[in-house]
Amino acid sequence: MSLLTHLSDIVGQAFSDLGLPTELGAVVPSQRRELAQFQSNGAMAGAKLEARPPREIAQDVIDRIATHEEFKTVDIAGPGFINLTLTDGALASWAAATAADDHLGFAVAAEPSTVVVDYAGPNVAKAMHVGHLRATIIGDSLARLFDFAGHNVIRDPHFGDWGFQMGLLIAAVEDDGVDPTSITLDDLQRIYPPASERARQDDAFADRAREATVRLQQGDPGHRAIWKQMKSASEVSQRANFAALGVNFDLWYGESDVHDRIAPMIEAMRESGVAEESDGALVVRVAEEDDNREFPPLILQTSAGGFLYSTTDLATIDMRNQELGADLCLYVVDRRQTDHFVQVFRAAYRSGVAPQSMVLEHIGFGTMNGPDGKPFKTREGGVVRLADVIKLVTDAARDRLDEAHLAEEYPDEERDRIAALVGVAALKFGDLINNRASDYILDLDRFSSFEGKTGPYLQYAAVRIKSILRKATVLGLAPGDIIDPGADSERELVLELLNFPEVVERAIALRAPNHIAEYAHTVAARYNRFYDECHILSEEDAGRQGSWLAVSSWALATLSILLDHLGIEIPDRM
RNA sequence: GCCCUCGUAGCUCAACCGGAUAGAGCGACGGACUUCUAAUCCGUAGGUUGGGGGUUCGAGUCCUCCCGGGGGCGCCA
Repeated sequence: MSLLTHLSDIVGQAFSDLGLPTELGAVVPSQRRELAQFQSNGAMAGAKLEARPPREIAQDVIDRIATHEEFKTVDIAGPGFINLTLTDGALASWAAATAADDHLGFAVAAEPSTVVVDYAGPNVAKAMHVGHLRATIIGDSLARLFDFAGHNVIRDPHFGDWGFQMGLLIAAVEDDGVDPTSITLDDLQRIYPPASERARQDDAFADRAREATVRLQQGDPGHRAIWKQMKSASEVSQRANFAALGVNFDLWYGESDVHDRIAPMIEAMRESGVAEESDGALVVRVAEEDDNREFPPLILQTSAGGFLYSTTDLATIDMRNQELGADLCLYVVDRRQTDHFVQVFRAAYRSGVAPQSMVLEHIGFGTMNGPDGKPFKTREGGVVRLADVIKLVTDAARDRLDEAHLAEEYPDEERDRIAALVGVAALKFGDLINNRASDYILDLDRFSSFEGKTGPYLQYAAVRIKSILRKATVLGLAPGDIIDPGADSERELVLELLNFPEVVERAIALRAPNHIAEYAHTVAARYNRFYDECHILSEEDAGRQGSWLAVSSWALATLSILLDHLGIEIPDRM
């Protein structure tokens, strides 16, 4: 059990005894640390329910809990805040219990759900660029969090390989004259943007692309051969990017993998009357009565006979339900596609493709903009390749190692590995620290600066702890029992570490990795202050030294889990 | 035009679904390395949370209007 749950139970019981809702007793870390360690705000809400003065209710609650031996002080403040401070002894025993738990106080799900995380969404037509960074690492982080919480997580990149863009590429490749059997990603990169632009202006070309899409989807051998070559050329590059980021998937499905489900699905939808003809296309109406605006129907099949990503998305839901038994699907996709997912989810429930019990959720995120506040572009107007950004941060990390003369005894190969870990940490943290839903400005300088609130700052704190624990072992010292905190910085560290369960819970509930990132930074900062104030290895009191080693080890365990949730690895030295 | 979203310190961003005196980092200024890694630590300055009105004991957070940015709106993804 977590400390905050325990405290909430105590205060909640008091509220309940007074005839008020137990939930009013929720205890949270104090916002005024100089006044108390914890607070409960339920008395004010209770006052509303009972038409009694809040301070009076707070006093009644306090009368019932004040004698509890774990509390050092319990008092009223302001309009009716209940402020709580624990004895150092209580803190020490909660610290010991939490540190010994392999989930550090977090309660793992009693009944695991099957959770599909759909993220990254690499596209055959394009190399991954900085814009794909968010989808990839936010999704990866959420997958890691749900996994930690005890769920059965299935990660699927949902490769974009079946829509109109494929027909567009095939048509453009024919025009370009490049040999389709040896086509490379660079060819695709060169061909796609102008083709996409041309389709907008040249109706005849657009029709040809639509035709190619249909032929591909209907199994034309020539088209399938070109498609296969394009797809594998593209996948080589995507896999390299994922490897560099340390991101792995459980499945490697694309839109095309559900093609065989489309025909029967559409047939069933026709029969049930959910699907209907409109302007020559087959659509599903998704408007609902209390909409405050018009929702266009979802298009199942175009008038030319082709299938769009709406169609494959629906068929994918069918697959995730039938084959994977998914209880929850998280779609980590750009916020601009909100309307699309509203359409798809409504159509899925309306048609019965998704049972009502299956939860479909769009985890939208904001756009990554350049310093001018507009979508990020290079000076030449092109996109920045993800691989280039990774190289940039890795090189910067390597430079930093050299100029600071760090890890000099390590072989060059090992130093390169450290640089890669540090660079990627800077990149991931720099992104995940931002609120998922808001747009943000991509600042390459921030990604390649390793001071302050950055990924490397967190790694550095962890590395310091590792170093101390290593040296302690050499000196024959070992972590001992955690005793009463001997210094303010230590008490603050312990209090912070005890917040772990609720932070993880919140991050999962809000699907918000930035809460993990923020908390990890706070923990690292608390440790660094403790490190500065309390010199562990030279401490003469053996009991205190053993306790400090134990707290350090707990802090390392906490940081390790948090960084793992962010997809950041900790080197042994940096 | 309709709908969504954002506007917080010089800059980049937080703020645990309504709680106390709005927090970090960068940048600026001033300190701390013969001691466990200075990619660190300590301190100072910096705010009418775009603006007005409202609900509430209490509003950055909820409602409303205005201003400004971004996004979406039938066969692209």
